[in-house]
Amino acid sequence: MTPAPEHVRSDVWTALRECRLWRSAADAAITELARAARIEEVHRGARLIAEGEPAVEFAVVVAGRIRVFHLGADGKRIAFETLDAGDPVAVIAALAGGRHPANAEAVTPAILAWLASETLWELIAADDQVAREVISDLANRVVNFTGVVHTLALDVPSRLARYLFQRALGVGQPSSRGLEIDLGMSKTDLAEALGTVPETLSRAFARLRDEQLIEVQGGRVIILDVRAIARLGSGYSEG
Amino acid sequence: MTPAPEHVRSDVWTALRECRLWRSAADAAITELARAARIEEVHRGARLIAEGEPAVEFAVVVAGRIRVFHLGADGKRIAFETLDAGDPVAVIAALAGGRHPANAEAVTPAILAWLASETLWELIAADDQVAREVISDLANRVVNFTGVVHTLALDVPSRLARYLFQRALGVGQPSSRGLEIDLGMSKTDLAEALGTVPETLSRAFARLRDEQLIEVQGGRVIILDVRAIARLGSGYSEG
DNA sequence: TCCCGGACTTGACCGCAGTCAAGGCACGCG
DNA sequence: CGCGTGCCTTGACTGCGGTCAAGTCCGGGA
Repeated sequence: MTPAPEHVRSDVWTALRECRLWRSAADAAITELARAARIEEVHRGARLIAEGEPAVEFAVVVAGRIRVFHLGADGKRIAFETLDAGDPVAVIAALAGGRHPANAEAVTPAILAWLASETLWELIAADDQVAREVISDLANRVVNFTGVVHTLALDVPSRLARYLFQRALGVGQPSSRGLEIDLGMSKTDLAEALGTVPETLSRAFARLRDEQLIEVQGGRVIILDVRAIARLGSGYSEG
Repeated sequence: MTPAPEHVRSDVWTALRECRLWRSAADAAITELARAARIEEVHRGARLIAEGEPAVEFAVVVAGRIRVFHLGADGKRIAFETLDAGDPVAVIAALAGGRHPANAEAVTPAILAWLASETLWELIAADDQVAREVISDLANRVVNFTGVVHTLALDVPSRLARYLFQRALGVGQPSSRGLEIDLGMSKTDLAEALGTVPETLSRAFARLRDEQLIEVQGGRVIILDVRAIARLGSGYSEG
């Protein structure tokens, strides 16, 4: 990749360059974005976006990890997505033109590059290819949401199986007993990501273990019966 | 509105003209679409799209009503949306380029105008304003999906209250006792739309009635306490 | 007028999962 | 070495909601 020009922060430039919304944009346009961006550094736990606020800006994650979630009336959380460097934040509200539909907070110390919503529309208008990338991204988000809805309709062991299977597709390592994976987060965090609580997740692990489908050793899981896990995670038959 | 040219079906032309994805397209472009479209007439109950099929076409509803839903492993349905004349069908898969993420079936006899997925991309490339409309539509779909996820996290009486409130915003008529609305579908259908079954919906109606929040007379409901219904439907403070 | 079928309601039952409470286990610090 | 603090697990309880079964109401047809 082209290095950042000297007069902009290189971490900001790199994150913007990697953002999937405008892969096809020229380096000069990225530099312009980097110059226009308002850089914000936040501590762990900072609330970046509150549901219902009018959306006038969106951001790109420069460093750290952001979690996007919905807050139920009783304070219960529903996790939507986890964002890392290069991922766009709050772009939906920017494009839909209304209020933020969800909350975002930093789960690690983080740096964000904020841009005016209108900036994104200008990029789209200026470059057909960017329009295409934005449309693809949005369409894929909708597809992912249908998956989220699907998942929420399953019971917890099935949701867990689904997670294990999809994670195995990514980081699965064949081992002597089966396919070995690392959970990638604490079980408490996984419980939240699956829309449940640690106690129930623990029982779900126990049940899959009792049925000889998996073995659990701390944060590592060996999938003994991949077919059964895939089936439990509800007919995920695609590649 | 400009009438349809004589050499294309006027119902098809009208439905295409009203499609929200390309409001700004020229009449000539609509005529071209109408000519290119493959017209399909289906009976009530026909399955139009099956989840997992490769997406090579999308459609616009010319007449009738289409229901889009997800099918759980056990055959349980999750309703996503209901489409009428002028609404686009399966546009997500066309733009995401993969397989259909949901099923669609006709709930009444229906007529559809099918177009190649590539046709939509051509329209987008040819007209910046169309790109803008498509992006807005997609962004709003994502926002709506966050609402669906939110709703599924509520208990059934709250989901019902949410539906009643939103419907009241649309077709509510002030009456002597309160705001009167027509459910717009059978209670069995409403149960499915709310992700539950008739028995549970019936109990939810009974509970709201017992709490003096509504009165029910067949397919008509009088909302006695709009504030309470709005609050139950979970702090819907907008518009 | 009688009968039938479909929509809706009500009651009884039960399983899943969230909550509360009580432990077990590992790690780090004094 | 002992203790505290998270993280995880297990048990007991409860409430929501889906299922099964029965019963009511209403409109259409013979």
